[in-house]
Amino acid sequence: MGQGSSSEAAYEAVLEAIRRGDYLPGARLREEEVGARLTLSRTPVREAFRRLEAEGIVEHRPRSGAVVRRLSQAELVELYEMRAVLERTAAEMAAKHGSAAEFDTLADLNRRIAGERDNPAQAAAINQQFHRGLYLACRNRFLLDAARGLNNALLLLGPTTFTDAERVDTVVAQHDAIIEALRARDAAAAGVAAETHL
Amino acid sequence: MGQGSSSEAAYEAVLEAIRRGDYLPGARLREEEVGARLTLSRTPVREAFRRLEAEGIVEHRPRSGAVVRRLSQAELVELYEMRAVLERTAAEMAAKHGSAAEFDTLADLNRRIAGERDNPAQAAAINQQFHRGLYLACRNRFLLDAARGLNNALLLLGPTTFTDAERVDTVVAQHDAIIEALRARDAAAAGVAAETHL
DNA sequence: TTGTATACGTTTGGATACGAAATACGCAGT
DNA sequence: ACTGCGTATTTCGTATCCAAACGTATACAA
Repeated sequence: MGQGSSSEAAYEAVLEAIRRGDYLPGARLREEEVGARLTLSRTPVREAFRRLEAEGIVEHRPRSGAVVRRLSQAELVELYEMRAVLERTAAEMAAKHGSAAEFDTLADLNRRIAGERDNPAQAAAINQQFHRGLYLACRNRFLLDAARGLNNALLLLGPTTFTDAERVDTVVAQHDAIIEALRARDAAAAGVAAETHL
Repeated sequence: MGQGSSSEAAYEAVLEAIRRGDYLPGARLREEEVGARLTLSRTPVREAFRRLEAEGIVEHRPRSGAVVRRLSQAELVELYEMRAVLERTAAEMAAKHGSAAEFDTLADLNRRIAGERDNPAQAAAINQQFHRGLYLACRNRFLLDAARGLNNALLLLGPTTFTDAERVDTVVAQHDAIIEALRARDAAAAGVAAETHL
């Protein structure tokens, strides 16, 4: 496995389990059960739960334990609203601080998304990388962290994939618009393009 | 003390200690020592450390323990940049979703800041409340969380207070500008006012 | 039948003890 | 002053233990 600590391993494992849909929102996470699955004692599992709690993935109910957070309709709206803001900001900052090489990498990723036009799951995976690349290019660790947290919260809504090939096309076109603005170092245009991309 | 769990108490206590300058950046946090200070065992202390780690306040070095994070010059710039973005966003959203009562509360707080003109420490404390009120008025839990995290990171730079009475005056004036824009429901103006306020 | 109270089992919260591994520190020698 | 070694300290994780609290099921009363 990884070379990290056990508690980190537990954190990753639980997150992955949630991502897989193994634990749905509202599901209870019992310390012993999770520990048994990973051949770990309760201690590192509890630490993992605390971290998940800090990131808002899990809710800690006083004497009842940890349950996968369930997002209300209002929170969902707020989540998307916040995500749009961060995406816009990332694009603006990337236009200022990003390197040409990074823009090339983004363009490359976008071509690969277009190539996986008929494979929605794979296209979605590369799409994640594209957005991650955008956040990396903006050169702001705090924005990166905030975006990572939001994305984790977003996976509470279930696996995200593209509905159809046509949807992929529009996304690729929007990505191209962003890249174009980045290369022109036009922060405002990049921000708008990223925000309309939603 | 509070009615929360011990690990939460440990979290608050360590945060408060850092705020007081008891632990400076680079300082080592030993589990036993902190536990002894709070009459707690290592278990809840470790959980508190994990949470502090998740929020970026503390760095976890593999077999060495937790040390208070030291911000590089570059990170400091990024931190302020991000803070400005969140502040602007909060003002924009507050202009849309905030209630008149909340704006009144902000105005009240601002008057109290002006009243503590000759007491920089107290003025700074109320100033914190003002900004927190702004984040609350924007009705976005995720923005609120992100701002809370940034503020915690900000306290790594030592106690924040006002340099002199004159500085208080300009801050109060800028707050007034924000409040005016909020009451006019002018999101753009509120955003700009909040950003210039820095 | 419905509602309330009580008793029980399960799970978390936390303390403590223990072993292993790795780091930090001090001390010697050059 | 620098290098190398040995010891001490500290963390990481396990295992066990106890108390408190929550949920559930059962028993009782209206």
